Amino acid sequence: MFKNNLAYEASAGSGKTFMLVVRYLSLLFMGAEPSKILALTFTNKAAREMSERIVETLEQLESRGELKEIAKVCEMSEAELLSKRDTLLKDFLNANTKIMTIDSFFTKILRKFSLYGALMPDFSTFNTQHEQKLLSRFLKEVSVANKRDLLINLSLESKKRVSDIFTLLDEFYIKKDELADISFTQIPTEEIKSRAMAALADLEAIVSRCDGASASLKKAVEAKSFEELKVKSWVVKETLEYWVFKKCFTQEMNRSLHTIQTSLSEYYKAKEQNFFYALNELVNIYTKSKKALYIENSELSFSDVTALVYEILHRLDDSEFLYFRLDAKIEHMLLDEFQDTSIVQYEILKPLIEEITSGSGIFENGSFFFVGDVKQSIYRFRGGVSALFGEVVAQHGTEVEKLLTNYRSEKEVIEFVNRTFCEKIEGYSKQLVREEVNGGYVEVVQNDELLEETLKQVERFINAGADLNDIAILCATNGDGEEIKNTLTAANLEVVTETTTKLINQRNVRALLEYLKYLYFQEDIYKENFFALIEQEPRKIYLVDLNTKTLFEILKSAIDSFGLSTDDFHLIRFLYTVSRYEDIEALLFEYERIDTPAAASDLSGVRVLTVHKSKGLEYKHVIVMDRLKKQPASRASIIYEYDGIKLKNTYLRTKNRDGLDSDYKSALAKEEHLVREDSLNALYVAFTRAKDHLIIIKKSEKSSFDIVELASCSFGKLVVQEVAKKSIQKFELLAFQELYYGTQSDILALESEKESNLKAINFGIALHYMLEMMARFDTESIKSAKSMLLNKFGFILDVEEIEDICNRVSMFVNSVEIEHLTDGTCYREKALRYKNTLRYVDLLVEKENGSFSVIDYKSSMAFSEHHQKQVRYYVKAIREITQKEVQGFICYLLADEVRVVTVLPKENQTTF
DNA sequence: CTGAGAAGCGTTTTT
DNA sequence: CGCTTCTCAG
Repeated sequence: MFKNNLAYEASAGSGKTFMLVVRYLSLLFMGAEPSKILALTFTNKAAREMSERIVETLEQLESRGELKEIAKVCEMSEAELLSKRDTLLKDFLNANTKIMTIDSFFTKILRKFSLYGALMPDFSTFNTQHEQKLLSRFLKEVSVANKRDLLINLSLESKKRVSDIFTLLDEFYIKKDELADISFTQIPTEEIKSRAMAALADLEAIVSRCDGASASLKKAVEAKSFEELKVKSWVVKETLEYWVFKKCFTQEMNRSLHTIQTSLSEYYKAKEQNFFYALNELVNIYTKSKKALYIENSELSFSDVTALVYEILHRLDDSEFLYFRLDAKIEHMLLDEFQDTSIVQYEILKPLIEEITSGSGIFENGSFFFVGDVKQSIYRFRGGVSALFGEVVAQHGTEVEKLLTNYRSEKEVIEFVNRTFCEKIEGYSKQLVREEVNGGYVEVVQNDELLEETLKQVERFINAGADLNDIAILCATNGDGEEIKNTLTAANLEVVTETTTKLINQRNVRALLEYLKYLYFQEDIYKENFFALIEQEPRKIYLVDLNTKTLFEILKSAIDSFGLSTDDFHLIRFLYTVSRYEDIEALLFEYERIDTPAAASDLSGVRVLTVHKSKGLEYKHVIVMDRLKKQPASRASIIYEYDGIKLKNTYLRTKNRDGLDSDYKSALAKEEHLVREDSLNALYVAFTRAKDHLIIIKKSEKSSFDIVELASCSFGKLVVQEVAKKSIQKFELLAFQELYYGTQSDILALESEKESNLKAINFGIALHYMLEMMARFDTESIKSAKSMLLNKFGFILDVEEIEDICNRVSMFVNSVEIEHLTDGTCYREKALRYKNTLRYVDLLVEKENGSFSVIDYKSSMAFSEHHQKQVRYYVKAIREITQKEVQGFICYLLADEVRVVTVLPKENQTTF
């Protein structure tokens, strides 16, 4: 039976995606229009997977498990469903579907309403705003508003740098609406301080009267200022009848102590209020500067988008108008990973949900559905509040069903997870093992040489016959991921890193940036940084004329003269990245924002990723590695105290304050409980990624597994089932789909990383670049394209390689076959939007008869099977979009010939 | 053996 | 900047 208002509490591996697809398809089968179904996920990957899985399920409906389930939900016969299938599939593919991430949905709304926000609709989104510009803008606005003293005091009093205050301002900016009900008042501190100092004087007097007072005691009660007093260790003790005080102890001493404690408590409260008061005042200016800046640059961060959408929707009380602008009224809502939704995000969706759920009966007013698992909520730092799930269920009277059967893992893994977490996670329901599984293997290994042990375990899997692509190593941080990658690479193992370490954080790249800073600012500190980073003795650096040389030349010669490795992948990628910058200033003031990843997805190898990244994924063999470094202390300076999803109060984190202020103490305890819950959830996510085998590598001290009290143990047997290695190709395709932004040459730069030969990579990129730059495919265009090629790649490539490229291009334009092929309207580097992904087609030709040809250039015959798949995908996409005849070709521009291969459709091709 | 204060070390997770 | 380790007094 179909339920209008339903939520699934879906533990890991319990078939969440399956249920989402069933729900979505059931809606379609019951007559809902695809454009009126809003399905929101958290990652682009999840959104893509969902659309793809819907198509795949429809296509293979007769043999899919979903069929039975849909029949049950819709109360229709399987035959009836199958008869409707073709029409539904066609409608779905042609519809303006709304399966996307919550952030893209908000961005979409904002684009429609951009003029309300004084924005141009073509604004772009970034994860970081331009900090330098924002800072200077903010400072200017602060002084215009005559609030400089406020800022300076805030900074001085809290002993925080302006940049830290910036972070806090941003927090308040994001939570602006939640904070609306909380007021802050300024409280003077002078009187409080002098009261404390007076009590200290009493104490000093008592001590001076005591004969047996030790030097330590005298020193202990000596404080010239309140600042010195408040850092004394004894001020938080319950009584002074201890340590060196004991000798001279009287009850009178404790009376002074308590006076000091009360004053201190009041003092911290006052400081906190003053801090928040000032922050609150400044946040308005901050918001104003941000707005001015994003209007100017047409560039918004994700949080700007969310904040602005919230603001606009609340200014707008005509919901009809909203739907009008959204192209269609949303009648059905499906939310994935609901536990990660932030309060503001929910507040934006809330009116829509209310509208949908206010009616009754099937489809009268639409339907509401969400899935989530509080145990997997690990995004508190991003604004996620785990109480939201329960709260929403209560607010909208949603019926909750628990999905308890685990369809992912083997018996031993499920049972291990149940045993580990049932006592630890509140309200944990044990996952059920499905009947047909009874294998699996779990081991907890204790070894302080984490990297060595991890390598050993990877080798163990390989020796047992495991496919490299089925092994995943989960780690805590991106940095740990880099380390393990290096260890495995050094042991000649192929590694696919899915970490998000930025290129500019790589050691050698940092070094070069310091070098450039030295050249530009000529401050010795940069020189020293540079030599420290490259681990060489500091020596003289000869200055370079920054006006006559390009950035590329400067860096290239630095790499040579300081003997930095010329085949360091990061350096090459950096050189390629900097070539976009016009001059050194442009780079030095912008480089923080370069978010080129240090390493991109490779195609085959052991997967290395953070636990956070692994969410929603599964692997046959999982190794969870302890953190290499110690856990960083939680240092968020503002504690937000929630009651359910309502922000009740805010506190300023202050050392020792918990001993003096009970409200603060309970807020802090709550916060610590949530932090603990978060790390527990992270472990739950990590352990439940495993299908067959789970190996946990633990260090003996300060292990992140300590909260679940793991000891060395092993359960079950490690048995790797031999499977045909067909999975590799699927990974290749998926990996390729991820590369959807930037120019064609950027994509190639990423794609080609599987080729170990860097020369070949650069060669391929350069060849593509030249073809992109050809105005027309004739001999005349070669000349100008060549000069553009030289401009951009002259430094990387040899003279012979340049000649080789020109020769290949010349053969290409002179080929009769190509002339035929390109006869028609040519679209170069055509962006192709298909199922929420954007890719670039090298060359798309529209023939006179209205049909299309897709042409992809390649410089070598290697990986040709992969190329075929890729082009086949383009063909399929363009065919669906245009509804026209489409043919695919791969054009191999080889050294001695141009070879055109027609790409034929393949039988039983899997959709993805 | 205990506690205070100085000195030293390392510093996430992401749409 | 805040926690951990070290050092010294008692």
